[in-house]
Amino acid sequence: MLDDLDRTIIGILVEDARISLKDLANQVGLSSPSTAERLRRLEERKVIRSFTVDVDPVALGYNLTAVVRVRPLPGMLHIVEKLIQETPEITECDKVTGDDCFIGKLQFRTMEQLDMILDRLAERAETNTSIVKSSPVRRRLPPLS
Amino acid sequence: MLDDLDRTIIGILVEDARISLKDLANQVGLSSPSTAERLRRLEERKVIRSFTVDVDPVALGYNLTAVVRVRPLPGMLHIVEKLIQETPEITECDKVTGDDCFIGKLQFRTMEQLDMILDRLAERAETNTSIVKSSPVRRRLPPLS
DNA sequence: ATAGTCCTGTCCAGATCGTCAAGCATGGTG
DNA sequence: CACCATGCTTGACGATCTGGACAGGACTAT
Repeated sequence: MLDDLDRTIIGILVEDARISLKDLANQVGLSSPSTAERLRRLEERKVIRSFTVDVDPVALGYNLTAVVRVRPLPGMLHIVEKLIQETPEITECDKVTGDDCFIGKLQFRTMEQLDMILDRLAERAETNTSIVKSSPVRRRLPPLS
Repeated sequence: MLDDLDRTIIGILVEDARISLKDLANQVGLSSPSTAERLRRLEERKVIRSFTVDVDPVALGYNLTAVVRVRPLPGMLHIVEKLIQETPEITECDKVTGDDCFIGKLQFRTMEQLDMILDRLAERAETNTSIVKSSPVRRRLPPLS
């Protein structure tokens, strides 16, 4: 399904998605056309979902991050899910097993803003909020093996 | 600090980091050299931390994801932090305020593997694990305004 | 065995792109 | 008013990408 060359390509692109095809080809030991073809197929197969940039939220003015656990009140699950999706400051959210139904990450600028966002949720769910103090593990890939 | 053109550039690159400089320049309404210069400075200022790819973990064989909350036993905080960093299946982890000290995301293939990883942590911390069922909000940027 | 086919690779050439230098417009400042 | 700094454009050249033609190896059916 995914051979060593594909894994090498992915490994390189995770570090630098804007590398030229030529340099990428040199590093994997193929010609550029074949590398281009592999790239095309990795995209086609949705192994690579997208090429993107990692932007520092602080540079956008979001100095604070919180992890919010959300447990909708009875009957409120779908409304709460929609509410979460429509809150743009929630930059990722998973639906999980266990007491909490959703766990999401929230980017914000001030405590007032956090308060406002949580207030909107509080009408329809119990929430539990933890402020992020640091990130011992910054987003990375699991082993490619 | 960051003007409209910069935000436009970021917005476009988040969607497609491999867009050619020329196309990017056309979309923002500048010449390629000025666009290249802005790009260079966005990187230099670390607004853009890196260009990367979004890889589907399932394509790498990681069919399952869990969110793990970790509360180290007394005196174990630093050891636990190190242990988390050295567990490659933990693909992100934040240190947070509140009862839990760490909240991390774990990619794994089988329940046996999950069990093994959690067992290692369990010697030094209480853990609380939620399996991810779906992701109502896939990683996105907060508003650029 | 061998012929056919598919897959994945290479090489080459025309088309496209990135980068550099030079020069112009704008706005702030002595 | 002159000067400088900043940020833009243009044009040219070298580098890169892309599509087509072709080669070799693995698999299959005759």
